[in-house]
Amino acid sequence: MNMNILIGSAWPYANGSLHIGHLAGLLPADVIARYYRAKRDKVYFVSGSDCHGTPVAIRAKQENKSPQEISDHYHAEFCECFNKLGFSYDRYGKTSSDEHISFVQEFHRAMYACKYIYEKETPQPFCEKCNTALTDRFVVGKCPECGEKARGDQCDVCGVVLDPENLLEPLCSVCRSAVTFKSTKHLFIAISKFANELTTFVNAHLHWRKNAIAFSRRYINEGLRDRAVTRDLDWGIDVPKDGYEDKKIYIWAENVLGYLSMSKTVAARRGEKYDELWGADSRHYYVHGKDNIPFHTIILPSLMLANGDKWKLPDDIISSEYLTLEGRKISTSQNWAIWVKDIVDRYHPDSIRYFMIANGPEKRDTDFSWREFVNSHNGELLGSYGNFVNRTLAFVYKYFDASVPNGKQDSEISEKISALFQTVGGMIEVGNLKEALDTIFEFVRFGNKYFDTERPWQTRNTDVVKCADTIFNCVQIIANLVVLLEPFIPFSSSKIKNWLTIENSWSVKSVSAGSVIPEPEILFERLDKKVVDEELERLQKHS
RNA sequence: CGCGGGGUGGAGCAGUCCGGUAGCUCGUUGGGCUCAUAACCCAAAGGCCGAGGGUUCGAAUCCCUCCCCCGCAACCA
Repeated sequence: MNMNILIGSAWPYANGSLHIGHLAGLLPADVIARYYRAKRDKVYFVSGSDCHGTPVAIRAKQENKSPQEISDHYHAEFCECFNKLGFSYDRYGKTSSDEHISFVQEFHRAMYACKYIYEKETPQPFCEKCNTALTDRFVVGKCPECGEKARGDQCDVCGVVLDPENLLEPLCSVCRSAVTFKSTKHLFIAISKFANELTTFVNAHLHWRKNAIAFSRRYINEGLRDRAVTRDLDWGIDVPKDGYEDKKIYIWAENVLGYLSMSKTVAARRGEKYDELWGADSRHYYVHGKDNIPFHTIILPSLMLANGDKWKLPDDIISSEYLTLEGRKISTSQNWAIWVKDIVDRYHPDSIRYFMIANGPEKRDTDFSWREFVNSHNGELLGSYGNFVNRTLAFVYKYFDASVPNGKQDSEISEKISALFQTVGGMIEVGNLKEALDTIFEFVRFGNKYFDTERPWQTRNTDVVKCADTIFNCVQIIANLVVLLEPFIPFSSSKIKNWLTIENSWSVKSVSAGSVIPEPEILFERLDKKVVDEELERLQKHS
């Protein structure tokens, strides 16, 4: 049965480099995508760079460049990082591209006709000095309720939800000069009218991670306000409506539509019917960090509901907790961060992927420490897995003339293998990647144990038939491990797949006796423990 | 009473929703092996699962109270 699988990972914001925190939230998407492809489902794994919005415009002004230049620069950097890490996007685009813009405009045009979109005059905060309209969060002042410092959207001290015009002494958060207000009209989406639909929607998906349910419920209970879908900005997508020529579509009302626009591109390229992706035989995953939850469980569904009935609301929300770095919160301004572009060239991409999943912030915050990273690489990836592959294949190469010996398949091992495809697959489907990886590595350890117990280096001289059986079974174990591990560590898997000529489909594999293998090479180089100190020093120096 | 996350052997984590002998990796100690990248295998030590109370035949897990840690201006998943 071929399912249509949509996997959308969050769109990184194109005003700064990616760090390991971003990676922790996005990597699960690639694992899931690779798994479903191996299962032979139709996978639409899409994402892109989020290019519009005020922060990009501000940064552009600071650097004396155009917003387009800034966002294109980071877009290119993101593409390179994802590429080097093996992200298998079927389409990774950007919100400033024609394919996205025309899709969004068409989507909005249809949406404006519905009863949930209305026009309203509101006071628009404006900074004369910066000569720009300010979005709510860029206005700071005193809270009218408690008198403490507050932003234009909310007071963090007393928690009251605000509009910028309520603030006392409103200032521009960029230049700290006084804010003026101009009356302006905007299109609003009546999210408050979707309270029932959204509540039902969340309640129908209690399998989501508990942070997704908690954030969504809180948002529904407290923050379900109508939101403007247009803004007084220069940088963004033109509003497809007369009288809105000087305005742009607000960023959150278009970037989440990127999943739709990019998957449409993919469908067109493949000659598939786009509507089938949104039909019954489909499953849709949205993968991101916990701060992105409301955008995917509230905003995106609201836009879909307002647009019409052809869309399917999200099925699975794979929302990560946060990653700390050496025990401290990651901070880009203090440069307490590990930048993806820096590590992709220093370490094996599989090491990074392995560690980010094995130690990923799946259900709670976890810590990235260089000590643990080196440990995980040397101990688990290299010591357990790499070594098992190497000792087996080297044995074949040396003592069986590079040809897989004929042997009897051990029934216990066969059973373990077929069970693994079932259980690991099930775990990946529900987003329990840590558990899945752990389960596979349990089998890796079993392999080493089996090798040791059978002592082929001795039976080679005493009982050649038994020796051949052992090695034959070890090769079968490897062949299946390679497929099971491919979603997680695709680079090394692909190497071994070539040595043993294995097809990458999610089913039990066997390598026939007599298959000739090339001289096996080392999969993972050992990392010197001193890199821990080097990396820590690098981190301290720059922060 | 601001919000949220967390406190499990030396370190990093799982288990907590759906109570039933406390689990994994690393580290430590002792042993084995020598095919393999000083890799691998076996064994042992090490925990009153933050504290107190409650429910229960039985609680890391459910309920109540308390303590401590982390994040919550902005950048930021």
